[in-house]
Amino acid sequence: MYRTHHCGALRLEDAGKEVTLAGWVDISRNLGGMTFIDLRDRFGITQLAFNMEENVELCTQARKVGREWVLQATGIVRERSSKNANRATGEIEISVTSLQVLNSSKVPPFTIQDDTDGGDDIRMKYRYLDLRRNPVQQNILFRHKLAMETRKYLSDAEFIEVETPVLIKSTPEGARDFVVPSRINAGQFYALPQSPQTFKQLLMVSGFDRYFQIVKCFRDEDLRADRQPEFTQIDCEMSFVHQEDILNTFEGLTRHLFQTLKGIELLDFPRMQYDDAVRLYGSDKPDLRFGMEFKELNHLAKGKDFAIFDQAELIVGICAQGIADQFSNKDLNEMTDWVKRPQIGAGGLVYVRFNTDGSIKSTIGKFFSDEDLQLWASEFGAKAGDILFIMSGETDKVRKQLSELRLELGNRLGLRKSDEFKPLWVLDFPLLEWDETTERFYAMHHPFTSPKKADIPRMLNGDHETMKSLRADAYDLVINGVEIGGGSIRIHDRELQSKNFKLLGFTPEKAEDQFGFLMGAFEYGAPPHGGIAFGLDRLCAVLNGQNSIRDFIAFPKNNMGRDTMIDAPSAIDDVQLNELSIQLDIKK
RNA sequence: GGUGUUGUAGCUUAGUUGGUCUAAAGCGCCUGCCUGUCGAGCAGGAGAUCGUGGGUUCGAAUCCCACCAGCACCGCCA
Repeated sequence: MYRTHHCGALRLEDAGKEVTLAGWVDISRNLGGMTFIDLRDRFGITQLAFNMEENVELCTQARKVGREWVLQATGIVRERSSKNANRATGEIEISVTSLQVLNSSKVPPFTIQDDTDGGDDIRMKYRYLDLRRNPVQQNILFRHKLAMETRKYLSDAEFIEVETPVLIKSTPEGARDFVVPSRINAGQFYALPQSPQTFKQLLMVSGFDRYFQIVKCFRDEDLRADRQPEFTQIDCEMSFVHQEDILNTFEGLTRHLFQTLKGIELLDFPRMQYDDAVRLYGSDKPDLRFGMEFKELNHLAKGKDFAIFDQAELIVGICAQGIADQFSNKDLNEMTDWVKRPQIGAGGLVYVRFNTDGSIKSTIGKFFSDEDLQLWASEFGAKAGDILFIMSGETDKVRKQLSELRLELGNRLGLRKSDEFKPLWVLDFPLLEWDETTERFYAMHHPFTSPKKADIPRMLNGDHETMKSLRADAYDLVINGVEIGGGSIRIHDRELQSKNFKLLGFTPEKAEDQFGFLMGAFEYGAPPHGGIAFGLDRLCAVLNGQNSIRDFIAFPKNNMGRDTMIDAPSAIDDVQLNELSIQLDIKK
């Protein structure tokens, strides 16, 4: 054994014991006659003390060690004469009697401390050093606990964890696949799973009843702060359940995780129709930490000779309460510029300021009398001191733009508090999504999603417009405006599944080729079933009030999908290419 | 594919309208002093062709162009 205790273990009651510790030199302080070394491991920091009067040779040796050297020290635990209240072990120190250097270290490229001076670039290149830092270790530890609590909760609820294959078959639907060439089957490729979707459905057919897996998923799409090419899902499927059973089960899991990991008792999990979410917040993942619901103004704002409104499909606005005094004209112009940026792409922004002195100031005063604007105010329930922000245009676009503005205002006004958590179930997503460019329907969730029972007759013999209006038994869990997870009740009937594939533009042959195994399975007594998957990385980030999932992944990839530490992806040898029967044709 | 933004000692930054910039500071590093430090202190020192390549200019860290890299976003992500 290299040690008797770890570096966070010893307390005043251990005084007098002979102990051996091992760890890294966090920092050393050479005071001349005395030298102190802070010895660090995952569990904490313990001070080693050396004294010239007690042992010249040992103290001289201690003076020579540098940061991040690996030491083993034996000595007696003793009470400190001057204590450090900021540290759990701050009442004691080790009076060292023997010191072994287990390994020396180069000076690290950035200092291993909580507030490191290293930028993202260098931290990623030396991720193994970044991972020595306490805040990052805490994140990884948090992730571990979340995974453990998830397993505990689901296992207690009769779910069993089953591993599904990573080398599977490519399908054209959905995200781009990562593919893996097969050496033995020249010219053929496996795909890495975007999710274990079909396998978990097959496990239901097999009678496992409740399945879960904490599993890597792979999608070859562009990255974001909250998107990695490989990410982890808490993937689940249940047999003999309705939507209600699934929502309750995973509401329970979510409560359990908040309770055990954060000590937070979540209040209610409100539910909202997808249509309402889009109408009231312009988003299928509204942040409910603050209000600012949309109000539509077509009936009040049209017919007043303001051409932009008269021509608009939708005129819609939000009310920011009590900010008239703190928002100057300059701020308002800034907001206008903000929504006009290419990323938002709005034509402009109309505002109505209800000043605290009772006067009304707006950008459209020429077209609307104060009486008109008072009608707007009562629509919003606006009072003196409030400002209305109004946008207009094509319905879908303007809702999206106003949603962005709402979130930005929430940020600027400090309404999106990182220690507040507002979960929301968004229900009844559309079954299909029409794509203008390819002129076909795509499954909004995935091709196995069941339409709502009431919509099945319409699905079987409806026209094009009817198809657009079909609702699915599909649901998302949203927390603080972040999509934590989603799922659906699945189709378990071969006929209905065939019809769905047909709507999605699959020929019977193509459907058979791609998903014949699943439809075949449905002919052998498939139970009604449904499931859900949570994004584990996002859940970690949201629970910690953070936006980026990268710090909850031990070895993440950068914006370009590169791992800068191991320098992947990389070219491979011609020999390897030959074995795989692959020739490169790289376009410049 | 597109937009924005950043790139200056090991690290984090400052650097005005181009001119004592022969590039500054803090941290880190090295040396010395120092017996109760814990962000130790004090004194001294080393360390940068300013992302790369062009261009403008008498003169470029600074202006222009291209490229490279990081970050954020749009498209994309059933």
